[in-house]
Amino acid sequence: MKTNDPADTGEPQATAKPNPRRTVRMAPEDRKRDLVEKAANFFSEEGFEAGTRQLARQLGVTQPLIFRYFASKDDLINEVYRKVYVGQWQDGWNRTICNRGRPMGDRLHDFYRSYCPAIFNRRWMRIFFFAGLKGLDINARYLDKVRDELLLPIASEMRVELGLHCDLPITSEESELVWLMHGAVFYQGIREQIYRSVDAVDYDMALNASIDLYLQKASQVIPDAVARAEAAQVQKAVPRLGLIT
Amino acid sequence: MKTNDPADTGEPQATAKPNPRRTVRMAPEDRKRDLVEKAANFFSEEGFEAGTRQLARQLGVTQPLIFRYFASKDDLINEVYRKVYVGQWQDGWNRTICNRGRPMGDRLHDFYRSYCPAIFNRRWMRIFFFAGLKGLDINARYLDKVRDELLLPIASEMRVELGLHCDLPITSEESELVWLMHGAVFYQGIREQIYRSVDAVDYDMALNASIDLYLQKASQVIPDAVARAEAAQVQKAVPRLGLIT
DNA sequence: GTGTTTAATTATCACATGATAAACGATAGC
DNA sequence: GCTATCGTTTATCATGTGATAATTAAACAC
Repeated sequence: MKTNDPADTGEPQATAKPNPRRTVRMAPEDRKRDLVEKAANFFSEEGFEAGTRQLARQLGVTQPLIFRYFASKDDLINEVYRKVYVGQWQDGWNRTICNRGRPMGDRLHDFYRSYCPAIFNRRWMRIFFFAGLKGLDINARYLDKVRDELLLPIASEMRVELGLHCDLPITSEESELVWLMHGAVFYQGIREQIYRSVDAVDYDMALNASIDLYLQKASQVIPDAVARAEAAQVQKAVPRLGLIT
Repeated sequence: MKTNDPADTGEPQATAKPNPRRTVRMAPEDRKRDLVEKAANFFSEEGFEAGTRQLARQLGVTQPLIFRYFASKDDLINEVYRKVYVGQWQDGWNRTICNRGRPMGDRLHDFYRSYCPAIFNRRWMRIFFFAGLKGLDINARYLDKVRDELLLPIASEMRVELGLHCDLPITSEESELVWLMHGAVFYQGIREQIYRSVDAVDYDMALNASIDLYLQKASQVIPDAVARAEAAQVQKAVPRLGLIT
Protein backbone atom coordinates (compact mmCIF):
# COMPACT_ATOMS: atom_id res chain seq x y z
CA MET A 1 0.00 0.00 0.00
CA LYS A 2 1.52 3.26 -1.10
CA THR A 3 1.50 6.39 0.99
CA ASN A 4 -0.47 9.36 -0.20
CA ASP A 5 1.84 11.88 1.42
CA PRO A 6 2.16 14.68 -1.16
CA ALA A 7 5.75 15.29 -0.10
CA ASP A 8 6.71 11.70 -0.73
CA THR A 9 9.28 11.90 -3.47
CA GLY A 10 9.73 8.18 -3.64
CA GLU A 11 13.08 8.19 -1.87
CA PRO A 12 13.18 5.91 1.13
CA GLN A 13 13.21 8.10 4.23
CA ALA A 14 14.32 6.35 7.41
CA THR A 15 13.04 8.96 9.85
CA ALA A 16 9.57 9.70 8.45
CA LYS A 17 9.20 13.28 9.68
CA PRO A 18 5.57 14.36 10.03
CA ASN A 19 5.86 17.36 7.70
CA PRO A 20 9.05 17.41 5.66
CA ARG A 21 7.88 20.37 3.59
CA ARG A 22 10.48 21.24 1.03
CA THR A 23 9.80 24.86 0.27
CA VAL A 24 12.22 26.65 -1.99
CA ARG A 25 12.96 30.18 -0.89
CA MET A 26 13.49 32.41 -3.86
CA ALA A 27 14.69 35.99 -4.08
CA PRO A 28 11.62 38.23 -4.26
CA GLU A 29 12.37 39.64 -7.73
CA ASP A 30 13.00 36.16 -9.13
CA ARG A 31 9.85 34.79 -7.57
CA LYS A 32 7.77 37.69 -8.86
CA ARG A 33 9.11 37.33 -12.39
CA ASP A 34 8.45 33.60 -12.22
CA LEU A 35 4.90 34.15 -11.00
CA VAL A 36 4.06 36.63 -13.76
CA GLU A 37 5.58 34.39 -16.41
CA LYS A 38 3.71 31.29 -15.29
CA ALA A 39 0.52 33.20 -14.59
CA ALA A 40 0.58 34.41 -18.21
CA ASN A 41 0.64 30.81 -19.39
CA PHE A 42 -2.06 29.84 -16.95
CA PHE A 43 -4.47 32.70 -17.69
CA SER A 44 -3.94 32.38 -21.42
CA GLU A 45 -5.26 28.84 -21.19
CA GLU A 46 -7.92 29.14 -18.51
CA GLY A 47 -9.09 32.71 -18.94
CA PHE A 48 -8.79 35.47 -16.39
CA GLU A 49 -11.82 34.26 -14.46
CA ALA A 50 -9.92 31.17 -13.35
CA GLY A 51 -9.33 30.90 -9.61
CA THR A 52 -6.21 31.84 -7.72
CA ARG A 53 -6.08 28.45 -6.03
CA GLN A 54 -5.90 26.60 -9.33
CA LEU A 55 -3.29 29.12 -10.44
CA ALA A 56 -1.24 28.58 -7.28
CA ARG A 57 -1.39 24.80 -7.72
CA GLN A 58 -0.02 25.17 -11.22
CA LEU A 59 2.66 27.57 -10.02
CA GLY A 60 3.70 25.09 -7.37
CA VAL A 61 3.09 27.46 -4.48
CA THR A 62 0.31 28.11 -2.00
CA GLN A 63 -2.47 30.50 -2.84
CA PRO A 64 -1.79 33.22 -0.24
CA LEU A 65 1.74 33.61 -1.57
CA ILE A 66 0.33 35.23 -4.68
CA PHE A 67 -1.05 38.02 -2.53
CA ARG A 68 2.29 38.69 -0.97
CA TYR A 69 3.64 39.65 -4.38
CA PHE A 70 0.52 41.23 -5.85
CA ALA A 71 -1.93 43.45 -4.01
CA SER A 72 -4.85 41.79 -5.77
CA LYS A 73 -5.66 39.36 -8.52
CA ASP A 74 -6.27 42.29 -10.86
CA ASP A 75 -2.84 43.57 -10.00
CA LEU A 76 -1.29 40.30 -11.13
CA ILE A 77 -3.41 40.28 -14.26
CA ASN A 78 -2.21 43.76 -15.16
CA GLU A 79 1.38 42.65 -14.86
CA VAL A 80 0.58 39.75 -17.15
CA TYR A 81 -0.85 42.15 -19.71
CA ARG A 82 2.20 44.37 -19.49
CA LYS A 83 4.53 41.44 -19.93
CA VAL A 84 2.65 40.09 -22.92
CA TYR A 85 1.96 43.34 -24.74
CA VAL A 86 4.74 45.73 -23.89
CA GLY A 87 7.32 42.99 -23.64
CA GLN A 88 6.76 41.76 -27.17
CA TRP A 89 6.79 45.06 -29.04
CA GLN A 90 9.83 45.69 -31.20
CA ASP A 91 10.81 49.18 -32.25
CA GLY A 92 12.52 47.73 -35.30
CA TRP A 93 9.13 47.12 -36.89
CA ASN A 94 8.51 50.79 -37.50
CA ARG A 95 12.07 51.29 -38.73
CA THR A 96 11.72 48.43 -41.21
CA ILE A 97 8.53 49.97 -42.57
CA CYS A 98 10.03 53.43 -42.93
CA ASN A 99 13.32 52.38 -44.53
CA ARG A 100 13.02 54.16 -47.88
CA GLY A 101 16.19 52.59 -49.20
CA ARG A 102 14.19 49.50 -50.11
CA PRO A 103 11.04 48.85 -52.10
CA MET A 104 7.77 48.71 -50.16
CA GLY A 105 7.12 45.05 -50.95
CA ASP A 106 10.41 44.00 -49.40
CA ARG A 107 9.82 46.14 -46.35
CA LEU A 108 6.40 44.60 -45.81
CA HIS A 109 7.77 41.11 -46.19
CA ASP A 110 10.52 41.79 -43.68
CA PHE A 111 8.14 43.41 -41.27
CA TYR A 112 5.63 40.57 -41.26
CA ARG A 113 8.33 37.97 -41.11
CA SER A 114 9.32 39.51 -37.80
CA TYR A 115 5.85 40.49 -36.59
CA CYS A 116 4.08 37.18 -37.14
CA PRO A 117 6.47 35.00 -35.14
CA ALA A 118 6.20 37.51 -32.30
CA ILE A 119 2.43 37.24 -31.93
CA PHE A 120 1.45 33.99 -33.65
CA ASN A 121 1.71 31.94 -30.53
CA ARG A 122 -1.05 30.53 -28.43
CA ARG A 123 -0.31 32.63 -25.36
CA TRP A 124 -0.23 36.02 -27.07
CA MET A 125 -3.22 35.35 -29.28
CA ARG A 126 -5.44 34.08 -26.51
CA ILE A 127 -4.57 36.84 -24.07
CA PHE A 128 -5.16 39.35 -26.83
CA PHE A 129 -8.70 38.10 -27.35
CA PHE A 130 -9.48 37.56 -23.68
CA ALA A 131 -8.54 41.19 -23.09
CA GLY A 132 -10.30 42.34 -26.22
CA LEU A 133 -13.59 40.74 -25.23
CA LYS A 134 -13.33 42.35 -21.82
CA GLY A 135 -13.01 45.70 -23.55
CA LEU A 136 -9.86 46.49 -21.63
CA ASP A 137 -8.09 49.68 -22.52
CA ILE A 138 -4.71 47.98 -22.64
CA ASN A 139 -6.01 46.10 -25.65
CA ALA A 140 -7.39 49.23 -27.28
CA ARG A 141 -4.06 50.92 -26.66
CA TYR A 142 -2.25 48.07 -28.36
CA LEU A 143 -4.47 48.44 -31.39
CA ASP A 144 -3.85 52.20 -31.41
CA LYS A 145 -0.17 51.45 -31.43
CA VAL A 146 -0.56 49.03 -34.33
CA ARG A 147 -2.45 51.70 -36.24
CA ASP A 148 -0.17 54.63 -35.41
CA GLU A 149 3.22 52.95 -35.56
CA LEU A 150 2.64 50.26 -38.17
CA LEU A 151 -0.38 50.67 -40.42
CA LEU A 152 -0.57 54.45 -40.89
CA PRO A 153 3.20 54.58 -41.55
CA ILE A 154 2.69 51.87 -44.18
CA ALA A 155 0.01 53.99 -45.83
CA SER A 156 2.25 57.06 -45.74
CA GLU A 157 5.21 55.19 -47.16
CA MET A 158 2.97 53.82 -49.86
CA ARG A 159 2.15 57.35 -50.99
CA VAL A 160 5.85 58.06 -51.30
CA GLU A 161 6.41 54.81 -53.17
CA LEU A 162 3.68 55.82 -55.61
CA GLY A 163 5.31 59.21 -56.13
CA LEU A 164 2.51 61.16 -54.49
CA HIS A 165 3.42 64.32 -52.65
CA CYS A 166 0.58 65.03 -50.30
CA ASP A 167 0.62 66.11 -46.68
CA LEU A 168 -3.08 65.56 -46.07
CA PRO A 169 -4.06 62.95 -43.51
CA ILE A 170 -4.39 59.38 -44.71
CA THR A 171 -7.80 58.87 -46.28
CA SER A 172 -10.14 56.14 -45.12
CA GLU A 173 -9.64 54.23 -48.39
CA GLU A 174 -5.90 54.13 -47.85
CA SER A 175 -6.29 53.08 -44.24
CA GLU A 176 -8.90 50.42 -45.01
CA LEU A 177 -6.61 48.91 -47.60
CA VAL A 178 -3.80 48.48 -45.09
CA TRP A 179 -6.19 47.02 -42.54
CA LEU A 180 -7.35 44.57 -45.18
CA MET A 181 -3.84 43.30 -45.78
CA HIS A 182 -3.12 43.22 -42.07
CA GLY A 183 -6.34 41.38 -41.34
CA ALA A 184 -5.68 38.75 -43.97
CA VAL A 185 -2.31 38.06 -42.37
CA PHE A 186 -3.58 38.25 -38.81
CA TYR A 187 -6.42 35.85 -39.52
CA GLN A 188 -3.84 33.18 -40.25
CA GLY A 189 -2.73 33.55 -36.65
CA ILE A 190 -6.31 33.20 -35.46
CA ARG A 191 -6.74 30.00 -37.44
CA GLU A 192 -3.51 28.61 -36.14
CA GLN A 193 -3.78 29.55 -32.47
CA ILE A 194 -7.45 30.15 -31.67
CA TYR A 195 -9.21 27.75 -34.01
CA ARG A 196 -6.33 25.29 -33.88
CA SER A 197 -7.87 23.73 -36.95
CA VAL A 198 -4.53 23.35 -38.66
CA ASP A 199 -1.23 22.11 -37.33
CA ALA A 200 0.67 25.02 -38.76
CA VAL A 201 -0.61 27.35 -41.41
CA ASP A 202 1.87 27.88 -44.21
CA TYR A 203 1.55 31.62 -43.95
CA ASP A 204 4.23 32.31 -46.49
CA MET A 205 1.75 32.01 -49.33
CA ALA A 206 -0.76 34.02 -47.35
CA LEU A 207 1.86 36.67 -46.71
CA ASN A 208 2.83 36.90 -50.37
CA ALA A 209 -0.77 37.04 -51.50
CA SER A 210 -1.79 39.62 -48.90
CA ILE A 211 1.13 41.91 -49.69
CA ASP A 212 0.59 41.48 -53.43
CA LEU A 213 -3.04 42.37 -52.95
CA TYR A 214 -2.12 45.52 -51.08
CA LEU A 215 0.56 46.69 -53.49
CA GLN A 216 -1.68 46.07 -56.45
CA LYS A 217 -4.86 47.59 -55.05
CA ALA A 218 -2.92 50.49 -53.60
CA SER A 219 -1.51 51.47 -56.97
CA GLN A 220 -5.01 51.24 -58.45
CA VAL A 221 -6.92 53.03 -55.74
CA ILE A 222 -4.67 55.37 -53.82
CA PRO A 223 -3.72 57.92 -56.52
CA ASP A 224 -7.39 58.62 -57.15
CA ALA A 225 -8.23 58.71 -53.46
CA VAL A 226 -5.44 61.18 -52.76
CA ALA A 227 -6.47 63.31 -55.74
CA ARG A 228 -10.03 63.40 -54.45
CA ALA A 229 -8.84 64.35 -50.99
CA GLU A 230 -6.74 67.17 -52.40
CA ALA A 231 -9.60 68.43 -54.54
CA ALA A 232 -11.85 68.49 -51.50
CA GLN A 233 -9.17 70.35 -49.58
CA VAL A 234 -8.85 73.04 -52.29
CA GLN A 235 -12.59 73.41 -52.41
CA LYS A 236 -12.68 73.93 -48.67
CA ALA A 237 -9.96 76.58 -48.88
CA VAL A 238 -11.85 78.66 -51.48
CA PRO A 239 -14.36 81.01 -49.84
CA ARG A 240 -18.01 80.18 -50.34
CA LEU A 241 -18.69 83.04 -52.76
CA GLY A 242 -15.93 81.87 -55.02
CA LEU A 243 -18.10 78.99 -56.08
CA ILE A 244 -20.92 81.24 -57.18
CA THR A 245 -18.96 83.73 -59.29
CA MET B 1 -39.21 62.09 0.45
CA LYS B 2 -39.78 59.42 -2.14
CA THR B 3 -40.41 55.82 -1.33
CA ASN B 4 -37.82 53.25 -2.32
CA ASP B 5 -40.32 50.50 -2.87
CA PRO B 6 -39.15 48.68 -6.00
CA ALA B 7 -42.73 48.06 -7.08
CA ASP B 8 -43.55 51.75 -6.94
CA THR B 9 -44.53 52.58 -10.50
CA GLY B 10 -45.11 56.22 -9.74
CA GLU B 11 -48.87 55.97 -9.88
CA PRO B 12 -50.57 57.26 -6.75
CA GLN B 13 -51.82 54.26 -4.83
CA ALA B 14 -54.40 55.04 -2.17
CA THR B 15 -54.14 51.77 -0.28
CA ALA B 16 -50.38 51.27 -0.05
CA LYS B 17 -50.25 47.46 0.14
CA PRO B 18 -47.11 46.16 1.88
CA ASN B 19 -45.95 43.99 -1.02
CA PRO B 20 -47.81 44.68 -4.25
CA ARG B 21 -45.47 42.45 -6.26
CA ARG B 22 -46.45 42.65 -9.88
CA THR B 23 -45.21 39.39 -11.29
CA VAL B 24 -46.17 38.56 -14.82
CA ARG B 25 -47.00 34.93 -15.34
CA MET B 26 -45.91 33.87 -18.79
CA ALA B 27 -46.61 30.69 -20.69
CA PRO B 28 -43.62 28.37 -20.10
CA GLU B 29 -42.57 28.18 -23.76
CA ASP B 30 -42.75 31.97 -24.12
CA ARG B 31 -40.80 32.50 -20.94
CA LYS B 32 -38.15 30.00 -21.94
CA ARG B 33 -37.70 31.56 -25.37
CA ASP B 34 -37.47 34.98 -23.75
CA LEU B 35 -34.88 33.76 -21.26
CA VAL B 36 -32.66 32.22 -23.93
CA GLU B 37 -32.91 35.30 -26.12
CA LYS B 38 -32.03 37.73 -23.35
CA ALA B 39 -29.40 35.42 -21.89
CA ALA B 40 -27.68 35.42 -25.29
CA ASN B 41 -27.44 39.20 -25.15
CA PHE B 42 -26.28 39.12 -21.57
CA PHE B 43 -23.60 36.44 -21.97
CA SER B 44 -22.35 37.97 -25.19
CA GLU B 45 -21.56 41.13 -23.25
CA GLU B 46 -20.44 39.76 -19.89
CA GLY B 47 -18.95 36.42 -20.84
CA PHE B 48 -20.19 33.04 -19.76
CA GLU B 49 -18.51 33.31 -16.37
CA ALA B 50 -20.94 36.04 -15.35
CA GLY B 51 -23.22 35.16 -12.45
CA THR B 52 -26.79 33.93 -12.65
CA ARG B 53 -27.96 36.61 -10.22
CA GLN B 54 -26.71 39.42 -12.43
CA LEU B 55 -28.31 37.64 -15.36
CA ALA B 56 -31.63 37.31 -13.54
CA ARG B 57 -31.57 41.01 -12.62
CA GLN B 58 -31.11 41.88 -16.27
CA LEU B 59 -33.87 39.49 -17.28
CA GLY B 60 -36.21 41.07 -14.76
CA VAL B 61 -36.82 37.85 -12.86
CA THR B 62 -35.49 36.20 -9.73
CA GLN B 63 -32.45 33.97 -9.92
CA PRO B 64 -34.08 30.64 -8.95
CA LEU B 65 -36.54 31.02 -11.82
CA ILE B 66 -33.71 30.35 -14.24
CA PHE B 67 -33.31 26.90 -12.72
CA ARG B 68 -36.96 26.13 -13.18
CA TYR B 69 -36.46 26.39 -16.93
CA PHE B 70 -32.92 25.07 -17.22
CA ALA B 71 -31.47 22.19 -15.28
CA SER B 72 -28.18 24.04 -14.84
CA LYS B 73 -26.35 27.14 -15.96
CA ASP B 74 -24.49 25.06 -18.54
CA ASP B 75 -27.83 23.88 -19.83
CA LEU B 76 -28.91 27.47 -20.44
CA ILE B 77 -25.57 28.29 -22.03
CA ASN B 78 -25.94 25.38 -24.43
CA GLU B 79 -29.34 26.64 -25.50
CA VAL B 80 -27.77 30.04 -26.11
CA TYR B 81 -25.13 28.44 -28.31
CA ARG B 82 -27.73 26.52 -30.25
CA LYS B 83 -29.80 29.64 -30.78
CA VAL B 84 -26.85 31.69 -31.94
CA TYR B 85 -25.13 29.12 -34.14
CA VAL B 86 -27.79 26.81 -35.49
CA GLY B 87 -30.39 29.55 -35.63
CA GLN B 88 -28.33 31.78 -37.90
CA TRP B 89 -27.19 29.25 -40.48
CA GLN B 90 -28.78 29.57 -43.89
CA ASP B 91 -28.89 26.66 -46.31
CA GLY B 92 -29.08 29.12 -49.16
CA TRP B 93 -25.40 29.93 -48.70
CA ASN B 94 -24.27 26.60 -50.06
CA ARG B 95 -26.78 26.80 -52.89
CA THR B 96 -25.54 30.25 -53.88
CA ILE B 97 -21.98 28.97 -53.98
CA CYS B 98 -22.85 25.93 -56.08
CA ASN B 99 -25.09 27.68 -58.61
CA ARG B 100 -23.10 27.02 -61.79
CA GLY B 101 -25.39 29.17 -63.87
CA ARG B 102 -23.44 32.23 -62.73
CA PRO B 103 -19.77 33.20 -62.69
CA MET B 104 -17.82 32.47 -59.51
CA GLY B 105 -17.18 36.12 -58.72
CA ASP B 106 -20.89 36.91 -58.65
CA ARG B 107 -21.64 33.88 -56.52
CA LEU B 108 -19.00 34.89 -53.99
CA HIS B 109 -20.32 38.43 -53.86
CA ASP B 110 -23.86 37.22 -53.29
CA PHE B 111 -22.77 34.73 -50.69
CA TYR B 112 -20.78 37.22 -48.62
CA ARG B 113 -23.45 39.87 -48.95
CA SER B 114 -25.73 37.44 -47.16
CA TYR B 115 -23.18 35.85 -44.84
CA CYS B 116 -21.63 39.01 -43.42
CA PRO B 117 -24.84 40.65 -42.22
CA ALA B 118 -25.76 37.36 -40.54
CA ILE B 119 -22.64 37.19 -38.37
CA PHE B 120 -21.22 40.73 -38.32
CA ASN B 121 -23.07 41.73 -35.21
CA ARG B 122 -21.75 42.17 -31.73
CA ARG B 123 -23.66 39.28 -30.21
CA TRP B 124 -22.67 36.61 -32.72
CA MET B 125 -19.05 37.70 -32.93
CA ARG B 126 -18.50 37.85 -29.19
CA ILE B 127 -20.20 34.55 -28.46
CA PHE B 128 -18.18 32.99 -31.25
CA PHE B 129 -14.92 34.05 -29.64
CA PHE B 130 -16.00 33.34 -26.08
CA ALA B 131 -16.82 29.80 -27.16
CA GLY B 132 -13.70 29.54 -29.28
CA LEU B 133 -11.39 30.50 -26.42
CA LYS B 134 -13.10 27.92 -24.23
CA GLY B 135 -12.31 25.32 -26.87
CA LEU B 136 -15.92 24.22 -27.00
CA ASP B 137 -16.83 21.62 -29.54
CA ILE B 138 -19.86 23.55 -30.72
CA ASN B 139 -17.44 26.15 -32.00
CA ALA B 140 -15.23 23.57 -33.66
CA ARG B 141 -18.31 22.06 -35.24
CA TYR B 142 -19.32 25.44 -36.61
CA LEU B 143 -15.91 25.86 -38.19
CA ASP B 144 -16.14 22.37 -39.66
CA LYS B 145 -19.45 23.37 -41.19
CA VAL B 146 -17.92 26.55 -42.63
CA ARG B 147 -15.15 24.46 -44.14
CA ASP B 148 -17.32 21.61 -45.45
CA GLU B 149 -20.36 23.54 -46.66
CA LEU B 150 -18.83 26.84 -47.69
CA LEU B 151 -15.09 26.91 -48.25
CA LEU B 152 -14.41 23.47 -49.73
CA PRO B 153 -17.38 23.87 -52.09
CA ILE B 154 -15.93 27.20 -53.17
CA ALA B 155 -12.62 25.49 -53.92
CA SER B 156 -14.40 22.74 -55.86
CA GLU B 157 -16.48 25.19 -57.84
CA MET B 158 -13.35 27.16 -58.59
CA ARG B 159 -11.83 24.09 -60.23
CA VAL B 160 -14.88 23.82 -62.45
CA GLU B 161 -14.75 27.52 -63.26
CA LEU B 162 -11.13 27.11 -64.29
CA GLY B 163 -12.06 24.20 -66.54
CA LEU B 164 -10.19 21.63 -64.49
CA HIS B 165 -11.60 18.12 -64.38
CA CYS B 166 -10.14 16.49 -61.32
CA ASP B 167 -11.80 14.33 -58.70
CA LEU B 168 -8.87 14.36 -56.29
CA PRO B 169 -9.42 15.95 -52.90
CA ILE B 170 -8.86 19.69 -52.63
CA THR B 171 -5.16 20.38 -52.16
CA SER B 172 -3.86 22.41 -49.26
CA GLU B 173 -2.92 25.27 -51.60
CA GLU B 174 -6.47 25.51 -52.87
CA SER B 175 -7.90 25.34 -49.39
CA GLU B 176 -5.46 27.89 -47.98
CA LEU B 177 -6.37 30.31 -50.71
CA VAL B 178 -10.06 30.17 -49.83
CA TRP B 179 -9.26 30.57 -46.15
CA LEU B 180 -7.20 33.61 -47.01
CA MET B 181 -10.11 35.28 -48.76
CA HIS B 182 -12.49 34.26 -46.02
CA GLY B 183 -10.16 35.50 -43.33
CA ALA B 184 -9.70 38.87 -44.98
CA VAL B 185 -13.47 39.31 -45.03
CA PHE B 186 -14.01 37.90 -41.55
CA TYR B 187 -11.38 40.17 -40.05
CA GLN B 188 -13.51 43.15 -41.04
CA GLY B 189 -16.14 41.75 -38.71
CA ILE B 190 -13.60 41.42 -35.93
CA ARG B 191 -12.55 45.03 -36.36
CA GLU B 192 -16.12 46.21 -36.37
CA GLN B 193 -17.52 44.14 -33.51
CA ILE B 194 -14.63 43.02 -31.31
CA TYR B 195 -12.17 45.89 -31.67
CA ARG B 196 -14.96 48.40 -32.16
CA SER B 197 -12.29 50.73 -33.48
CA VAL B 198 -14.45 51.90 -36.35
CA ASP B 199 -18.08 52.93 -36.41
CA ALA B 200 -18.84 50.75 -39.38
CA VAL B 201 -16.27 49.29 -41.69
CA ASP B 202 -17.10 49.85 -45.34
CA TYR B 203 -16.62 46.21 -46.13
CA ASP B 204 -17.74 46.56 -49.70
CA MET B 205 -14.27 47.53 -50.78
CA ALA B 206 -12.82 44.81 -48.61
CA LEU B 207 -15.21 42.31 -50.13
CA ASN B 208 -14.32 43.31 -53.68
CA ALA B 209 -10.63 43.24 -52.97
CA SER B 210 -10.75 39.90 -51.14
CA ILE B 211 -12.75 38.22 -53.87
CA ASP B 212 -10.55 39.75 -56.58
CA LEU B 213 -7.52 38.46 -54.74
CA TYR B 214 -8.97 34.98 -54.62
CA LEU B 215 -10.09 34.84 -58.24
CA GLN B 216 -6.78 36.16 -59.44
CA LYS B 217 -4.52 34.03 -57.25
CA ALA B 218 -6.69 31.01 -57.87
CA SER B 219 -6.26 31.24 -61.63
CA GLN B 220 -2.52 31.63 -61.12
CA VAL B 221 -1.96 28.93 -58.57
CA ILE B 222 -4.67 26.31 -58.76
CA PRO B 223 -4.02 24.81 -62.23
CA ASP B 224 -0.44 24.05 -61.23
CA ALA B 225 -1.45 22.75 -57.83
CA VAL B 226 -4.01 20.40 -59.33
CA ALA B 227 -1.55 19.24 -61.97
CA ARG B 228 0.98 18.47 -59.25
CA ALA B 229 -1.62 16.58 -57.26
CA GLU B 230 -2.55 14.51 -60.30
CA ALA B 231 1.06 13.79 -61.09
CA ALA B 232 1.59 12.63 -57.52
CA GLN B 233 -1.50 10.45 -57.78
CA VAL B 234 -0.26 8.80 -60.98
CA GLN B 235 3.11 8.24 -59.41
CA LYS B 236 1.47 6.59 -56.45
CA ALA B 237 -0.59 4.35 -58.74
CA VAL B 238 2.47 3.15 -60.59
CA PRO B 239 4.26 0.34 -58.74
CA ARG B 240 7.55 1.24 -57.16
CA LEU B 241 9.66 -0.60 -59.73
CA GLY B 242 8.10 1.40 -62.50
CA LEU B 243 10.22 4.35 -61.46
CA ILE B 244 13.42 2.44 -61.83
CA THR B 245 12.85 1.04 -65.31
C1' DG C 1 -66.94 34.75 -6.09
C1' DT C 2 -64.39 30.03 -5.05
C1' DG C 3 -61.04 26.62 -5.92
C1' DT C 4 -57.25 24.57 -8.48
C1' DT C 5 -53.12 24.86 -10.86
C1' DT C 6 -48.60 26.19 -11.27
C1' DA C 7 -45.50 30.28 -12.43
C1' DA C 8 -42.80 32.90 -9.67
C1' DT C 9 -41.30 34.12 -5.36
C1' DT C 10 -38.47 34.03 -0.66
C1' DA C 11 -35.30 31.62 2.17
C1' DT C 12 -31.56 28.77 2.32
C1' DC C 13 -27.89 25.27 1.30
C1' DA C 14 -23.02 23.68 0.39
C1' DC C 15 -19.23 25.15 -1.72
C1' DA C 16 -15.76 28.25 -4.06
C1' DT C 17 -13.83 32.66 -4.23
C1' DG C 18 -10.39 36.66 -3.21
C1' DA C 19 -8.05 38.17 0.54
C1' DT C 20 -5.93 38.50 5.53
C1' DA C 21 -3.48 37.16 9.83
C1' DA C 22 -0.75 34.31 12.39
C1' DA C 23 2.57 30.57 12.56
C1' DC C 24 6.41 28.35 10.61
C1' DG C 25 10.96 27.42 8.88
C1' DA C 26 14.74 28.08 5.13
C1' DT C 27 18.56 30.88 4.55
C1' DA C 28 22.34 34.48 5.54
C1' DG C 29 25.45 36.74 8.75
C1' DC C 30 27.96 36.21 12.59
C1' DG D 1 26.13 26.43 15.84
C1' DC D 2 23.14 30.34 16.99
C1' DT D 3 20.12 33.94 15.79
C1' DA D 4 17.45 37.27 13.11
C1' DT D 5 15.21 37.93 8.84
C1' DC D 6 11.65 37.27 5.88
C1' DG D 7 9.87 33.97 2.29
C1' DT D 8 6.30 30.60 2.71
C1' DT D 9 2.97 28.13 4.95
C1' DT D 10 -1.61 26.90 7.54
C1' DA D 11 -5.89 28.57 9.21
C1' DT D 12 -9.55 31.55 8.50
C1' DC D 13 -12.73 35.35 7.01
C1' DA D 14 -16.51 37.60 4.38
C1' DT D 15 -18.63 37.35 0.30
C1' DG D 16 -20.39 35.35 -3.94
C1' DT D 17 -21.70 31.23 -6.45
C1' DG D 18 -24.89 27.53 -8.57
C1' DA D 19 -28.63 25.13 -7.05
C1' DT D 20 -32.86 23.37 -4.03
C1' DA D 21 -37.01 23.47 -1.01
C1' DA D 22 -40.76 25.69 0.76
C1' DT D 23 -43.99 29.41 0.11
C1' DT D 24 -46.85 32.77 -2.33
C1' DA D 25 -49.97 34.55 -5.65
C1' DA D 26 -51.48 35.14 -10.72
C1' DA D 27 -54.41 33.17 -14.09
C1' DC D 28 -57.99 30.13 -15.55
C1' DA D 29 -62.35 27.19 -15.09
C1' DC D 30 -66.62 26.84 -13.11
